[in-house]
Amino acid sequence: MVIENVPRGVRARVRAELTEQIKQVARRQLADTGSAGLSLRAVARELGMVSSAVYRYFPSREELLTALIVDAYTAIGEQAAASEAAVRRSDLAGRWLATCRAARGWAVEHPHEYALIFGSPVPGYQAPVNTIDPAARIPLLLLAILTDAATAGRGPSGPHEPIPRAVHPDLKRLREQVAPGLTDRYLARALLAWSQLIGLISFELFGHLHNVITDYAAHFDYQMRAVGQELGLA
Amino acid sequence: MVIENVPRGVRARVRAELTEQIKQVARRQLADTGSAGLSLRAVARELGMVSSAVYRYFPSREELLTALIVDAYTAIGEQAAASEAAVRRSDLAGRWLATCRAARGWAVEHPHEYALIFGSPVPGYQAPVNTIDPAARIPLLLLAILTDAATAGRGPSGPHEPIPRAVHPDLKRLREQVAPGLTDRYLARALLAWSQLIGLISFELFGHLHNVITDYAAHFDYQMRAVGQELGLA
DNA sequence: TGTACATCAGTGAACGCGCGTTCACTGATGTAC
DNA sequence: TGTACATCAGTGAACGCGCGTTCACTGATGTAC
Repeated sequence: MVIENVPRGVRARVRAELTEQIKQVARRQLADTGSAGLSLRAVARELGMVSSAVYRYFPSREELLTALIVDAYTAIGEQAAASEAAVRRSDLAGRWLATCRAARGWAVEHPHEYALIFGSPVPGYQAPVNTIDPAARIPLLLLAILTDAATAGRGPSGPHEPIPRAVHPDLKRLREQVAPGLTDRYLARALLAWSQLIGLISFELFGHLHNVITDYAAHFDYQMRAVGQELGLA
Repeated sequence: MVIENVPRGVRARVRAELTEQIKQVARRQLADTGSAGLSLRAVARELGMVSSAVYRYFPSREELLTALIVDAYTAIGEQAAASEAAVRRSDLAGRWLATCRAARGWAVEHPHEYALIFGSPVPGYQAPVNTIDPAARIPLLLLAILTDAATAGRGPSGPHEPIPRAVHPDLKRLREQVAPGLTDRYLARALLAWSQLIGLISFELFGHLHNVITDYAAHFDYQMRAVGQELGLA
């Protein structure tokens, strides 16, 4: 069995370290320039390398960007998963809130990496398939919570809007792929909750609550608690 | 009385036209490059001007960006306001849905301008004050609908989460400034609805519903209808 | 254990490109008398 | 109505800069016998 992340020789270890350093510097530079302005030359300069040397580690600017995107999805997903895992399984509302808080916490600490994955798409950049799995982490977490809720006899609260026929196949496919225990209505509500979570974080980080909300954390908590109630978790 | 938008001389009229053309070309180029890549030289080239000539119309790249941002906020706001105005006043849910559909419609037709205002902030760009008013258009529309709803004895549905003390002053200020007739709870619900609307549009346009939803319009309609119900409009 | 060879990291120069902004200028359009 | 002057739009060259990527190369590290 080959363990990819524990390289054998000295060369391989140094290589892994430098690869990590390049990404680290690149992440820092995202703050100054945004993803569109991320520059291999600037990264190399900061590391004291010649620009062409970076090509030993990443074959192109785009591949470096992809690595940063995958890392960002993984980091926010791991943080959310770890926080959620620390909550008592039967405390459904607590698990949802922990997930939300962890996601927001990571976003506030890494606003430029957050913007990289949840902001405007980079023009001309096509997300490769290997971003899909890390990107699905938080939604899957939410679906797991709702599945437990459904098992406990809970479900979305409030009145019922009929689900349009056109949306049915999508929800069916979704259920078959990732959440066999959920009704259409609950699945749709999950999608909305997921977009609410990211939507509210984006509103905060992208400045749309400027001069409106001052205590962002308290406001976020309140709103996500309310969403939790509407999800039938409380 | 001086009417600013109806210039007197030939020179002034030509000037206004060219200013408009520059913005139009710039808008088109946003699609290829994104806001960070918007280039005065490229715009000038496409118009058959020399690059320095553009400086007669916009003193810097940043001012051109600002103009595009203001225009985008204005356009999406106008479209939403026009659609909302066409609905019978007493049809509260219809007014909300018309607002949502118009916003999404504009966004789908102008995805890059939408990204300019609701995507990641442009690094190093500081939004000037004159973007505030146009940006407030849709939220004010929503508040007007909710004020009518409150007058008609309606209010947010579902259970009640206590509002944290830290959020109180913000809601109070908001009420005093823009919505004297709304309770804290209704105001907070309005903020969430506003972020839900933009959050869901962003999810669609930024690719987060890729491979999940196929009929975006139907799904959006359903979700915004549900939000309307939770707002107590149905 | 020692040696020959292959692999690899990093160098430095180069290619070809685009950018924002400034400036002195020409020539056309508007204005005041 | 005609003329002198001021205003303004657009030109073309220049400054100084940064970018991604390629390529032939040197020298160090690893590997096989």
